[in-house]
Amino acid sequence: MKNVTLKELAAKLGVSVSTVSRALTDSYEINVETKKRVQKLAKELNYQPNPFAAFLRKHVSKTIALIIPEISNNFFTLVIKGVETICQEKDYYVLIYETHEDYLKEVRIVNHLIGGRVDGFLISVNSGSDNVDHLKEVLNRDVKMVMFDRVVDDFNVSKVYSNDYESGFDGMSHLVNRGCKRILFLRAGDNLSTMQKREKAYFDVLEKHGLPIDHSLIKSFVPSKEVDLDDLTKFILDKKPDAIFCTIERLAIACYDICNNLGLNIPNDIKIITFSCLNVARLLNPSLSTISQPAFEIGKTAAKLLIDEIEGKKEQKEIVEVVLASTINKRDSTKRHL
Amino acid sequence: MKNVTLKELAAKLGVSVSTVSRALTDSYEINVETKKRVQKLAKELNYQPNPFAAFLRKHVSKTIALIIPEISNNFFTLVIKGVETICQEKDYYVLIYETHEDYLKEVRIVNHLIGGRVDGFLISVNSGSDNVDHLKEVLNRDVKMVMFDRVVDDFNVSKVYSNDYESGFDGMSHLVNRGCKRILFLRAGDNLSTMQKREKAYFDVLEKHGLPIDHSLIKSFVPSKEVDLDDLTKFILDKKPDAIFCTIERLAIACYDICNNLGLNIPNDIKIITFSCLNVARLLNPSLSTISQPAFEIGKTAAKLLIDEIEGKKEQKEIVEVVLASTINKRDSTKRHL
DNA sequence: GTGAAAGCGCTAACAA
DNA sequence: TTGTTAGCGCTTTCAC
Repeated sequence: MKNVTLKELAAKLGVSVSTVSRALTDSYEINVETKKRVQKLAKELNYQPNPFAAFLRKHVSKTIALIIPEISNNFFTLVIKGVETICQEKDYYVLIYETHEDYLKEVRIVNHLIGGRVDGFLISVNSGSDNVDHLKEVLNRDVKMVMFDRVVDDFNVSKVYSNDYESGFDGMSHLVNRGCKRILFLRAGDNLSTMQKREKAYFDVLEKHGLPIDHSLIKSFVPSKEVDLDDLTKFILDKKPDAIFCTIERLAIACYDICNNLGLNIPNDIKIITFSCLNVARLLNPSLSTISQPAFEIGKTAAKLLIDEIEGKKEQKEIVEVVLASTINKRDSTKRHL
Repeated sequence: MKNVTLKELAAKLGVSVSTVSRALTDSYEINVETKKRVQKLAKELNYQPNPFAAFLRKHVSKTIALIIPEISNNFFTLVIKGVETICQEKDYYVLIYETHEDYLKEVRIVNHLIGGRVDGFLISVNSGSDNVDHLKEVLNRDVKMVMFDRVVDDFNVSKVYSNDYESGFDGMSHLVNRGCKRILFLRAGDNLSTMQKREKAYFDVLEKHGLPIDHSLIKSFVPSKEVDLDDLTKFILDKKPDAIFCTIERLAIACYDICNNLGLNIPNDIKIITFSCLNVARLLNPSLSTISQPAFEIGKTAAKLLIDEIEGKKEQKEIVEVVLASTINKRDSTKRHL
């Protein structure tokens, strides 16, 4: 069976297509009786308007896209939840696109979207490249954009992110206050705005406490890629740190596995803290100290900003930057002595 | 700036719209020179075809939907990954919809989809209701459907799921072999196909080993809803089990928290095993024994089946049921004595 | 209060 | 090889 169309409804009812259309949008100019008849039949046949046709006329799809590096990541999972919460309220549909940290994939997705598939999109940029020409192109089009978490500086759009510098500073200070002096800094995605702030915090805390700054204690990883355990094991054995500051959860997990393999006790031999939204962090062995970003709130806020912009008047286009605070959870992995 | 259209390209080049259209689809009947000119300008202006308009003509959107109960669940996260892997290959777009276990939401989503937004969809049904009229309706439409994991019996569509009975049986046998006699069974979503199989396995193992069957040791929960810790704590204190068989990860997490609160040692006082795709299960305190469903494979297989059906001839519509095996990971939470 | 008709951007059958 | 035209399903202006 073909899907039911307005035309079919009209034929069956002996009225015109436009009457049916108006009746279904509950237009005031339609006779109550007609309206009832139309709505009754529409319900019976389970008429569903074709969103493509509607879009073509109205140029409004009531759909937004969410572009993220990867979905299997607690942070982004929570962001999605936040976005969906708002979109449910406002009656928008959400399309989720994954870039897998691939610059070219991001370009393709963004280009596809400016074709007019969505009214706007939220993006957390990939770590594959600094090139943002594809995003600049968006500014010229009818598609709205809001950036979150991994944002691009000097870009004239609204942004939502967390206080990476401050929370990184707190996390590092916590380690130093616990007596750590030789702290590894494991980065992921060197060119990301978030990463650079976390790194600055690392150096600033060391400096503030008069601790030696050793650039060889820093190691870079590719986000959303499997961690090379052998390589990291060698690095740890070589550097003999008393603590590790991880910028993403995956690195902390790898460190746990490695410490288990090496028979290193956390926190006695080595302390670990990480940026992470892992909800079972408290149940790990030992419980993991985390800096948790307000992912759910970030999603909600970004979605709100985007929808406001989509529905708002163009002239009042107002660029906003919202910074939300992370929470630091001090647990056993950074205890003084267990 | 408005988005670039075929018409604009045609005007700029002094050719007709259809020529441009054909040149861009690389039609053989277009002069090579013209083709080059068109493609050059299209690239310069970053022309992106409007997918809505294309769909309206072709009735093919190269898009499928994925309907799941919730996204923040490791199982579904992996399913998504599998689906995306296939869709990337075959050049399909994926739309993700969450039902949050809400029957009405599922009805709304399905109805929306049969309007023609997608070529087909994958669904893991919600636990809110046994009513499947909205799904029956799909069979009459031009939209294809494949069910996965939580499937509906006696429904004439392809299905992909895991061997819940067998793996449940193995999990339960493992507990019994470890000497457990008083085993709680924590269910989630009573009317789900998966749950019923897991429950049958529970009873069959008890029976096989001549252990007493006590229906009061079974407790139901609502999936994807916060677990009521007080309630579950009372239940555990009341029943004094020597093991808990959890049908979903969330319940196992709750049990860990409760045991910690009560000072019960896992596995000495109480053993725990659960269905779960949690990737840090091995790092928990104690490491958690799991039955892991092949989520990634399920997603891949389901997506393949769906796309085959979409692209295949109608006459050969072939209904398939694929059953994939789960893996059992025996860890410290079910050790004989730690 | 209702209908006729135009047009959104694209594809494809038919003409030239 | 290229142009003309109709039409996908819907909304909306204009006419009655």
